[in-house]
Amino acid sequence: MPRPTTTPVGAAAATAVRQASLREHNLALVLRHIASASSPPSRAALAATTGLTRATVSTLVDDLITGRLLTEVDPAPRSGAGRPALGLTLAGHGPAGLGLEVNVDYLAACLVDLTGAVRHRAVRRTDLRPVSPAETLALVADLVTEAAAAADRQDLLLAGTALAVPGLVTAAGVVRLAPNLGWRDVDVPALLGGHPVLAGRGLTVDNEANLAALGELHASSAADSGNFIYISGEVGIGAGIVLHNTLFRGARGWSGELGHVPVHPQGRPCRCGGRGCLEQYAGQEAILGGAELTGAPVARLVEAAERADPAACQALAGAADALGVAVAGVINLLDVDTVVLGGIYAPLARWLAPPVEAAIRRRVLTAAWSPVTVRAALLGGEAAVLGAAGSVVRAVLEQPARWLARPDR
Amino acid sequence: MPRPTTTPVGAAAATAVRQASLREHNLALVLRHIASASSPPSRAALAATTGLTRATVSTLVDDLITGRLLTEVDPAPRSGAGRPALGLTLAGHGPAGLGLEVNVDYLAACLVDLTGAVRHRAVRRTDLRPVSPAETLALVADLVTEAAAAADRQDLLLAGTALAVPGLVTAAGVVRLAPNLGWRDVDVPALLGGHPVLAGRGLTVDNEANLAALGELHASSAADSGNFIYISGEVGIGAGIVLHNTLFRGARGWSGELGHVPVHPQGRPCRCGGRGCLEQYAGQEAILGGAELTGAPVARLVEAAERADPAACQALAGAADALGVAVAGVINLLDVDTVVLGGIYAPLARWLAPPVEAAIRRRVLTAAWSPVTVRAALLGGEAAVLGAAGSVVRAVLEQPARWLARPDR
DNA sequence: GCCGATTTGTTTATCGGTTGAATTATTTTA
DNA sequence: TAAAATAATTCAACCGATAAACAAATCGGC
Repeated sequence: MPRPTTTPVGAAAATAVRQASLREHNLALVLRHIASASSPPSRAALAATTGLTRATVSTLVDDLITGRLLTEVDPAPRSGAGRPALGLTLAGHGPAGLGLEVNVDYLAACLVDLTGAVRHRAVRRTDLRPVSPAETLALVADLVTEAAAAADRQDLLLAGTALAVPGLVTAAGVVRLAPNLGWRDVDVPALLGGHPVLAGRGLTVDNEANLAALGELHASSAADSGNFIYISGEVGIGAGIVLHNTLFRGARGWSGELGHVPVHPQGRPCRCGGRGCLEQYAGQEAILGGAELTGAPVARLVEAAERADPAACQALAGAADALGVAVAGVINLLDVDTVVLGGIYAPLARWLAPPVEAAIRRRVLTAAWSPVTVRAALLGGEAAVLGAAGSVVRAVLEQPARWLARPDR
Repeated sequence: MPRPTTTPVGAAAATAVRQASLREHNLALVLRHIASASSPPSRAALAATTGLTRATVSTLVDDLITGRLLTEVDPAPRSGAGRPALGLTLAGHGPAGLGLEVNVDYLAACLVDLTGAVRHRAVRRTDLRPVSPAETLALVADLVTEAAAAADRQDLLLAGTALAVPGLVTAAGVVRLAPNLGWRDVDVPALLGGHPVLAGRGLTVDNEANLAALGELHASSAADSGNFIYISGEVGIGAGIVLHNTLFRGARGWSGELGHVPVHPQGRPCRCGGRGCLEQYAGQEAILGGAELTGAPVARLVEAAERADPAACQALAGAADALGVAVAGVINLLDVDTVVLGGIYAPLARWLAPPVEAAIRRRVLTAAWSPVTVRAALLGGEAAVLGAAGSVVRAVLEQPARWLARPDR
């Protein structure tokens, strides 16, 4: 009983398919199976699960091994007769992704290899609000050179770079608006793309919540259903929406502005020009202010909540209430099964998750037969950098042919 | 500067690709180009636009013609030298889609051919609330036999059937809940799938707003960007979300419950158990009640609004206000560029659209540089049936190979 | 009215990638 | 030590797309 299909037919996109595309697809298919397998599969096992012939799998695997995407590992201890199988795993000494993050009070970088292992990390804590975009990106460039050296030492090839920014980013990598950094129309590729390590190797710029959601997707992986909304609570509130294991970017790339969803239509005015935006009730400043901890670090709020401080509890209850309203709207609309609380919400999840869950049960029509879980993010403050690096790795895994064709490999 | 790709990698889906899939893809490619062309293209023109060879296009087109999906038309009056080209268009005498609709006070059916022309329509007006699901579907079965006869007379082949229902529908076609019809857990395929005309030929059941959105997508086609939210105002309020020319169904298939998005969190209790749901402020009953026209047809409200009746105007303003809040939330989240007002909102769009647009400008962060249009639906009350039939046609156009392989062709 | 230029559509040899069967390789079991 | 079992590779065959040559149908110039 198939549903009407949902592939676009209108704006005739898509291109012709030649036999080469066939190979591209099957390379990706094999790699995907290896990446998501619980233990290193053999060529024969891959043939069985993918539906390809053993012969075909062999040639595909050969290409992937010479491209340094796979390595053969010793046969797993087996039972029964027959020639032992060689296991195949993602190569630890192949391409790696460089993740970068610019945030209000720190810069971060990390290197992640194909297996998902973090091979290098670096953080610089500074208040970047008074620093100009160009100067900030010069500091980032230092992190890049450092990371490139680390990659070299560890026999890793830099496959690409992704930068997380707390703001709205165009598809071309221009930061349209990052209110808390004070950035407006900053052309990151122009300022950073000239770096010798980055040049020609692909630099992606994306919203911090989007990349953090990708990080969370990577981390949770097989367990979850791959449908969740990652809510990044910081000074502002962003959201990364993941549907069917895929980051959803919205029609024009500006999805997930959860902070400005109205929750009290006639309520407090917001700096965006609207009234009663979520940010005014559940943003970092609103919560800390309500808890009489304006300007304090979030850890202080956690302490206060732990000793059941009335102001803190009330502030958290208010935030949870507002969050519940916004999240209920989201779920009525998008029907995700999990809400991940990230950023400052992660350490506060103990107090936020239960009331938000209750609000969902109360306000979501379908909640009765398709329950929704609210939980803290698995990754802490590193979610965005890790997600950034992971997005590069993921791109290689999804389009191995593109990697194999690269001259600088 | 490519964004991180967004194809799923987690749950290893996708299957092996053999040369046959190649052909399937290219058949669809050619057909898509013909469907979206402004005038009947020649084989040579198709080769140029698709990137395939003229030879390949020829063989593909041959298959499509013998499958009754295409017909050759006389050469368009040309200029210049050379052998005149034969134009190719979608066949008017090939497969056709049957659309059905069950609603609170009527049943409807229609036949749409590949070109999008409506070849048959039928409507039965009755109050179906007191009628049992089985009896209702028996009435629908009559419409089906009638439509099948019409298809026969006009040399059309029934490719499939889609039924629109104002409620929540599972992927298997079971109506979980249709509050205004009084349906709960009605297994439509079991009750209707046995019909001789339908058996084995594919019966799809879907939410009315979803199919209406598809209808609207079909109707607007090339002009629009293919990103909109279709809001179906009836007793309840549903929404069909179209992103990149694709109907978005949500993680589990229950997206678009706009009627229960909270707009006044502490407001009126709703029958869903929540408080302040949009439906309580912009649903048909709320508006008519506010206009002191409880139970009257919507046309009366339009009249009242036209003579600037104060109660009517106030009711409409209140509804627009609530709609604006909900829609602003949607756009902050999904970033669509168009809002289509359907159902009872279509005739009321004159009064609703401007305030909703104003609310968006005020409340949506990105509205400044990516404007949003609010407009009335192009199709009237027939949107859902037409969309249902269109969804069948679309399925054939998207997967011609599947149609060509059908034994009953 | 004929001939070359031009464009369309088909034919034919070739190529690339997958398949299936046969072959080789390496282990366990009898 | 032989037989059975499983893994991986080799090779002819197949299928769909390609490129180039060829046939068909029109226009323009003389």
